[in-house]
Amino acid sequence: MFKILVVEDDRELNKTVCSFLNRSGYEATGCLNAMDAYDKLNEIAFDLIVSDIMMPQIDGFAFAKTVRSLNENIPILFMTAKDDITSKERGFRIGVDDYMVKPIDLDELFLRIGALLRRAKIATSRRIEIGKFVMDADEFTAYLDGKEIAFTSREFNILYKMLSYPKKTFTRFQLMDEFWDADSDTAPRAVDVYMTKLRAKCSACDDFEIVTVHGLGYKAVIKHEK
Amino acid sequence: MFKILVVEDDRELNKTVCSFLNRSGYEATGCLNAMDAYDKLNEIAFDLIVSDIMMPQIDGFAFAKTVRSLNENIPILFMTAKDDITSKERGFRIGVDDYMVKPIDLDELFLRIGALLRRAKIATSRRIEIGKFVMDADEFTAYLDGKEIAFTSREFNILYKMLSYPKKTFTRFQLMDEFWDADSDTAPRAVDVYMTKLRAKCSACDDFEIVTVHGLGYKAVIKHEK
DNA sequence: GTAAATATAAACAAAACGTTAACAAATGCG
DNA sequence: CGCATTTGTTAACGTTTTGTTTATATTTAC
Repeated sequence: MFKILVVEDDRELNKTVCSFLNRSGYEATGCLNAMDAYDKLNEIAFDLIVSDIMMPQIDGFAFAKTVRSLNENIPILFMTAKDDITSKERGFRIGVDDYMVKPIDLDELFLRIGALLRRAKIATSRRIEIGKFVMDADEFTAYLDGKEIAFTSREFNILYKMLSYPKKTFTRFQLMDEFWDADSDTAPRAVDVYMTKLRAKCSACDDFEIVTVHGLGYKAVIKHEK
Repeated sequence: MFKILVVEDDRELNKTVCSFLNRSGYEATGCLNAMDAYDKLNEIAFDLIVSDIMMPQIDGFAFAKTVRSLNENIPILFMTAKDDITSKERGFRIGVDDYMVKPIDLDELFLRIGALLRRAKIATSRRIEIGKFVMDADEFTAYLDGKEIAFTSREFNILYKMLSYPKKTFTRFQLMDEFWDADSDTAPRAVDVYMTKLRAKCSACDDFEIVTVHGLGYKAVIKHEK
């Protein structure tokens, strides 16, 4: 399910938008100001941001600029009372993707969010993001909190597969079928060694865990916040 | 330069939009109906489409749907008199990216086009500049700090491709598919020799690096200063 | 408690890669 | 056309990286 962050200081509108999005099949989280939004962004990997411009302390422009500098990919939709072109220009130059003028037509908001997610997804389809851990299949690299973790290609492929199907148990046989040559006569215990290596390389990552399913095989389990 | 196709049956508006976009640094081509647009699309590789909805014979919905089925990536912006949500919904469901209601604010159109092109990650030019290293695909030349580096055409093409998709891993197969004759039976290791040559010729360049992805292929990684 | 399964480290084996140089093919030119 | 020059290919060998096995310790299930 797509996760959307709504930043809007008007409690009434914030609630209206969030509950509308939640009813529409998204998972919306509301924040009343930019500081709270930064905290939430560190906690949860959102897929899209809807933000007001006029807010106390940190305004939407400053907020969007910071977000863009940290993540150049996440779609941002501005929602504002200002209809003037200067304001729009400033927003678009920061890297905002869309702009809606209040009063917000919720149905249109829904449609515009759909279009942005569709477009953003084309660019991020071969990527797995779990908390601070990211695997990019095009780059063939993995990052934890922005820092690269070096995997051999087989390690990468195995982990990518397991994280693509979290909680699903893979038997040694299944993994060897997929990641070893068909005619390889490698002992199935070689898989154990890979699990040890993966665990060691991911030891600094709290976001998931490779769990042994005794007598069967292994699975990746995504940990949720405490 | 970005090429934009404008499909609008109102001659006046068509001309206004095209000349505005041409003055704004784009290369706009106008069409008065969908059939002409299909022809133009076959001729020229456009980067974005601006289309009216209400047009004689084939309307914007049908046009956008056909375009989308052929190319799921090209951004489409609808420009229409209809403000009703049903019409918008229909457009967005087809895969339209943005929607503007007439009368069109040209400055806003310009901003929205910019945002869509950025989001669609369409390459800005035929020139790559990475620090002091420059490749110009039109001139077919490369410079480091103003001094020309001589590449053979295959070397140039491979490097240009790799630098166009920084960090993306290319397998030997992919590279041979693209830069060798289809029926060539050259050994894949020939690619290694090219990488050695490229590395040697770019050894004075600190701005990027050709990285081996063991067991897979190669990628160009842009180095960032601290 | 015991046997089977798993974890881990380290030694060893295999595969992939980097580089060079010799040779072949294509290109340019008088 | 024939010669010189450039560009491309292959093969060989040393080096690096990755993969496998083995031995021993630890954990799990009953």
